[in-house]
Amino acid sequence: MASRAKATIFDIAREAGVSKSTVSLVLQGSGLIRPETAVKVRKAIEDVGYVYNRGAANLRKAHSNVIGMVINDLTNPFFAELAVGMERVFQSAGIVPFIGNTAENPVRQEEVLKSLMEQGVAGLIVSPARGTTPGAFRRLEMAGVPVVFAMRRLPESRIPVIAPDNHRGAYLATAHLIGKGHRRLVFFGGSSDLVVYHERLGGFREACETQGIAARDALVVEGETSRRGGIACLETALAMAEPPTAALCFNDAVAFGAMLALRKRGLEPGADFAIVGFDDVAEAEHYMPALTSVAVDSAGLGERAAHVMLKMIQSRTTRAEDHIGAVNLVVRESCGPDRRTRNRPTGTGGAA
Amino acid sequence: MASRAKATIFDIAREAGVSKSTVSLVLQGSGLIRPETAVKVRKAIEDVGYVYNRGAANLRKAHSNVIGMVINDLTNPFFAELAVGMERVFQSAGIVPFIGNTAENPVRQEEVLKSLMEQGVAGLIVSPARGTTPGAFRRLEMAGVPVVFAMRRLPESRIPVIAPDNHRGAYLATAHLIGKGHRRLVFFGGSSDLVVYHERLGGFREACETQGIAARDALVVEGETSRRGGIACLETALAMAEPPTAALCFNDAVAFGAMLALRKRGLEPGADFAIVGFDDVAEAEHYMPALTSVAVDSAGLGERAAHVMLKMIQSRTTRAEDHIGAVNLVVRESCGPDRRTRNRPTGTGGAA
DNA sequence: GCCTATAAATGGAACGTTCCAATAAATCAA
DNA sequence: TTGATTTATTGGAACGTTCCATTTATAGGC
Repeated sequence: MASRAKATIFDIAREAGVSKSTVSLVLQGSGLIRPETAVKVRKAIEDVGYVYNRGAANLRKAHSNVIGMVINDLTNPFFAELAVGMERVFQSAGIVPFIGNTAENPVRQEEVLKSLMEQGVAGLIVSPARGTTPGAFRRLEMAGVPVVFAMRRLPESRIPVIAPDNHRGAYLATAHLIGKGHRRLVFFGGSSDLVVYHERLGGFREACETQGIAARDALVVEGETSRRGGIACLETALAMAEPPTAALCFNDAVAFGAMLALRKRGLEPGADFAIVGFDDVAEAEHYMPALTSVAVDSAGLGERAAHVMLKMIQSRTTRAEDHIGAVNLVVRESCGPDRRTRNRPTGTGGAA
Repeated sequence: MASRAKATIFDIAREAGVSKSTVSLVLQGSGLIRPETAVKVRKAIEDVGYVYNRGAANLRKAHSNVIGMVINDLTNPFFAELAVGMERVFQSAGIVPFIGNTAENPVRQEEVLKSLMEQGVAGLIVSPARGTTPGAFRRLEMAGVPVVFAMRRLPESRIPVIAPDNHRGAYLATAHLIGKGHRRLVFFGGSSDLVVYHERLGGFREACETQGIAARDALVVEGETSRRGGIACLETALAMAEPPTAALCFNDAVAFGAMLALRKRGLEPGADFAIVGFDDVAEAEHYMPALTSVAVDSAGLGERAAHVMLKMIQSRTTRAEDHIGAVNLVVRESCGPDRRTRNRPTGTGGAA
C-alpha cells in the first residue's frame, strides 16, 4: 500500500523542483521563500506523504521541543488531574508532552527517565515514585536537563518543587475538627517514606498542640494510601481501648475507605465519627455523605509546573523557585455537626 | 555544573582508548567484543555522563522501539486502566510507551499523532477521540505504521480493534432487568457520534425485542457520558408521562449520576428504580448501594492490545484480527430485588 | 546599460549513530 | 614456520535534517 521507503526532504525537493534547502526553509516557516514557492513545496509535501523526522532535525538543532511528564500513578484521579493541568498549558504553547507512567515503582521510573532522556527531551516534570533514591536524578542534573518536581519532593534535592501547602492544609482541617469539639483525634494512612506524609502529619500535630490537645490524644495509624488502607485504619482505630472520634485522612481514597468501614459497622460518618479527607478529588463532592476535604487544586498546580518548566527552558537554566500552592478546606457533611452541642449541652466558651 | 556539550560515543572512545565502532558495539550488547574491553568502555560511559541519542540511532536503524499510546481521556479511570494494562506488557518487553492525552478533542489528537509520528514510533495504540473524522488515520496508514484501536472504533476503517463485546454486555444487563420484572426500560446517556453507543444501544434494543418488551416501552435518553449527564437523564425520564422503572446506563459515571439524582428525590436506587452501569470501574463495588455493572476488564483489553501491537511490529504487518473481549454482568445492589414479587404478588411463571 | 542592494534559492558540511567491509591479532593445523 | 581460520577491532559511508556561506535572480539608482 504505502511506498516502503519513507519520503525525505529530497523526495519533496525533486517533486517540487527545488533544492532540499528550500524545502527545509519551508518546513520551518521561514519568511525567506517566495509565497508561490512555498505553496508548491507544501503541495509536494502532501503528495509524497511526508512525515518530518524530528530525530534527524535534533541532530543539528540545539534542542528539541519535547517535554516529558513522569507520573507516579495515572489511575489515581488526583495525579491524572495534575497531568491534565500541565497538558493544558503545553497545548496552548504548541507542545505535545509525552507522559510516562511509573506505577509507583522506582525501577520503572529509572527506565522511563532513561527513555525520555534518550529521546532528547527539553525538560522533565516529575512526580517521583515512592521510594525514589536521592541519587536517581543525578544523571539528569549532569546532563543539564531542566527538571521540576510536582506534588512530591525528594528529601535532599535542589530541584524546584511545585506542591500544595500540605502542612497548612492539615492544620486547617485538624483545627476544624477540634473546633467541632473533638478531643481525641487520629491521622489515618500514608507512610513515612513520603515527604508529603511528614508535611501533612506535621500540620496535624501542630494543630493539636496549639489547640490544646494532649500529645497522647493525637493518634497516628499508618496504612496504605488507598480505600483498602482506609478500611484497615478505621478497624485499627476503633479497636483501641479509648477510640478517637475524628480522623484526618492522608488522602481522599483513605477517607472513602474509612467511611465505608464505618457504614459496615453501622456507624454514620459525620454523626458518629468525623472524617476529613485530603486532595478534594471530584468524587468527594458526590459521596454519601459528601466528604469534607482539603482542596489542593491539582490541575492548577499542573499548570503552574508547566509554566515554570517553559520559563526554565526559555531561560536555559536548571534552577527555579519553589512554588507552594494555596489550599482550602471544603466543609461538607462528613465531619458532622458541632460535637459540643451534642455531647456536652452547655459549652464553656459561649458563641465562639 | 555539567559539561555544556553532550558527550558522544567519540568522547567515550577517546576516554576508553578504543574506536567509536567498538563503543557502538558495546552499547548494543554485541557478543563480539572482548569482555575486558566492554568493561573498560562501560566505565568510560559512566565517567563522561553519556546519554544515548536515540534520534541519531534511528537515522540508521530500520525502526525505533518507541510505541505511542493515544488516550482520549486520562481522567476517566476506565481509560487510565486501559493504559495501565498496556504499560504492563510493554514493561516486560523492555519498552517504554509514550502516552499522549487528547482530552476527547480531535484537533488535539491530530497534534498528538503528528508529534508521535515525528518521533518515529514503531507503532500506535489509539483510543480515538469522539468526533474523529474517518480520514484522520489515513496519513498513518500511508506511512505504514501499525495502528490498533482500543476500546473504540471508527465507522469505516480497516484498522484492527480490541474492544469489549458491547452488544452482548448490554443485552445481558437488559435481560437481567427484564427478568426482574421490569416492563418499561430506558437507556441513559451517550450520543450517536460514538460507535460504542450504537453497539450498547443495539444490545439493549435486541434484549427488549426478544424478551417481549414493546418498542414503545424501550426508551432512550441521550446525554453526556458523565455524572452530570446521568443526573440530567434521570430528571428527563422521571418527568415523562409514563416513567420507566429501570435504566441501563451508557457507563458507570452516568449510573452514579442517576443514582445521585434518585437520592435527591428521596428515591432509593435499587428498591424504587433499578440502575445498571457499564464498565464496572473500581468505584462501582464501593458505592452505596453497590452498582450492578457490566465488567469489561479494561486492563485485560489493554494487555491484549499491547500484545497484538508487539506481534504486528514483529511481523512487519499493518493488519491484524479484531479481538472482542468477553464481558460479564456483575450483579450487586443497584438493580434491587425481584420486581414481580413486589408489584404483583403472584407471578405467572412460578419458581424461575 | 552598469553597478549595487536586496531577495530567493542552493550546495556542502555537520550532527551522533549503525552497519558493512576491511584490517589486525590471536589461534590452530600441518 | 606458514597459510588458513577464527576472534576483536576499526574506518568510512550513510541516515535526514539544519545552518552557513554562496550563488543566482530581481529590482533599484544613476
